Amino acid sequence: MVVKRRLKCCSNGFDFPNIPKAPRSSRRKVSNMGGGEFDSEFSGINLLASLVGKLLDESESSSTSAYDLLGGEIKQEHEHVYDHKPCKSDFSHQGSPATSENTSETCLQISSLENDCILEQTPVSDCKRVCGLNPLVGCENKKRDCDSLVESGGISEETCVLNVEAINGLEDGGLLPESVPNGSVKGYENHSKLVCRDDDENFCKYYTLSDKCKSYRPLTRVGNRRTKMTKYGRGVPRSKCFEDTRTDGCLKAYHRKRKLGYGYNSWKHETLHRKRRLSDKGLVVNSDGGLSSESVSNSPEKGESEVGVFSAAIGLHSKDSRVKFSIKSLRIPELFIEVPETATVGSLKRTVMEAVNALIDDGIRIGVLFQGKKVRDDNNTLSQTGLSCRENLGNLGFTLEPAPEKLLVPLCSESPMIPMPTDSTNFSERSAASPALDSRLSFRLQDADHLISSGNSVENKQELVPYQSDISAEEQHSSDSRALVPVSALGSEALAIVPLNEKPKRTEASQRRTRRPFSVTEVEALVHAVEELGTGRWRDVKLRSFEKANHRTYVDLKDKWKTLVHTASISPQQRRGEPVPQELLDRVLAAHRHWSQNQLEKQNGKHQAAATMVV
DNA sequence: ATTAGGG
DNA sequence: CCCTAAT
Repeated sequence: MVVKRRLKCCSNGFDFPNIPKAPRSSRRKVSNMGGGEFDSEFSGINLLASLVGKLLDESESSSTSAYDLLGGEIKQEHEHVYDHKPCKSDFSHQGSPATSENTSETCLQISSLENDCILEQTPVSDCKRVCGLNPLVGCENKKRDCDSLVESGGISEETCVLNVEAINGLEDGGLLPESVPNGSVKGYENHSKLVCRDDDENFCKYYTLSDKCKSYRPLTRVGNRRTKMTKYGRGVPRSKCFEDTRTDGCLKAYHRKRKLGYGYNSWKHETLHRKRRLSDKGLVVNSDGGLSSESVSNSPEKGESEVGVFSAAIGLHSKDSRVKFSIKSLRIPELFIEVPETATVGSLKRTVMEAVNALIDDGIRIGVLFQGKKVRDDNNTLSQTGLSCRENLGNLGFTLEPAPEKLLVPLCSESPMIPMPTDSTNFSERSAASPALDSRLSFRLQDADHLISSGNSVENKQELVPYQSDISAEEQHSSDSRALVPVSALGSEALAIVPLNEKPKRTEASQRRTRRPFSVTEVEALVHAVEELGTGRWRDVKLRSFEKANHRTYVDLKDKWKTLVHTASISPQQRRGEPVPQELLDRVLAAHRHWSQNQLEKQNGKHQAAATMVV
């Protein structure tokens, strides 16, 4: 699959080895966007410059500057413009000790990826599909993907540009993670941060890698889940839950990350942190109760919301004439990235890569705008849509949009209460943060749907609806039901169109459970039970020793035993978390030996019995 | 619904 | 802790 291949290519530290940089003109173009208003001291520039300087210091031999690395222009934004930006938390206003050099972070806003890609297609839907992911992920394979579409000589140079905007910096105390309780920031040094937000800004998702896992969900959901647990069982099977592409995407990104080698039980390092926007003022409540301020204001972006610089060559009048598109740039949903000053170039690369990957995994789709209106019917041909002559093509635009979430907004938009820890363990989990990992990522989607291409308003009889930045119920319905159209109704041509949302992904409601480490007491009980019952009767173990512990399923117990056995067999130095008394571990090993021996004998017995039967 | 094992 | 396959 295309995406996979790309990710693989890029997995080595976001290397785009063969990507020619964009021509200066191209880079500058974006940088000039609104840049003229800011003519004072460019603190943001300075910040980034210092970052670049440090980065270069770290790798003197490298001839690559961060500038080249990002292939983009640094856009200075006056401080007040982003005074309300989500990158900055309230903590910085509260005079928290965030001014330490170590905690200063650079927040980069990546607002667009540029590329040149010529498409030559006919049906609107095909066009969408081809554009799909290519502009997002590097360009080393873009040519391959577009080759069949590229007009000979149509493109002289391949480009891939990240336009980077320096948003905020040290000057006011650095940027703090939103979720740091008590203003403590020590554990967050040298971390990258990435926040992702839905286009409707209802949610912020905040992904970190640490030893904690928190997911915020309305209590009603928790209740539901609980009530659906059977006496010994686990929750509702995932497959029965609502699906959330975005979450899944982010999780996937982490799976990749984890595979880089965090060792045994690496899931322990995963944290998924979800924040809920509380008001239009941008208050965000973290699951630990912390507040941070975010802004909903996107005024700066609104003005320059042109999606795709777009040029089109005509097709003609005959039936099979081709329509050629050259997409100069596709604006991606904003990416906000924070990295510490001391970040290496490599980590910066990886951070951006993670952001882009997460963006893709979340499910991105392409929207087509024609004369400022969203073209909703994917099955119409271009000519049917009125896109067959030069003038009209000039009014065509593409948008990158987050994949629509299904059915979960109503579930979570009610009950804007401040989440309370479900038990005391949560706090201790949090405070026991292990800063083991050096990279925290998240990204935010913002206003992905607000991009409109300009054009004169020509009336069109085709199925165009006013373009709104909301994902209406109608659209959801239509897109969902479209997936249900019987094959026979689609026709052979349509069959070639791969639905973008073919594989349903994980949902909001099916968030990973919060981690609840076993106490020594619990371990004791578990060991005792296993000693008596053996390792193959987890239901009985649950019944015997964890009857009232509703949050411990027999699977949990089995898993815990697994880790106990592992823990017992490694050196004490390698153990983590609350230490388990050696005495218990010894019993674990003993019981493990005993019961596995037992199992062997059983099997042997069976085999022997079978053998004798045969004989 | 449980169990077993990989991720 | 999650996911799945196999009972």
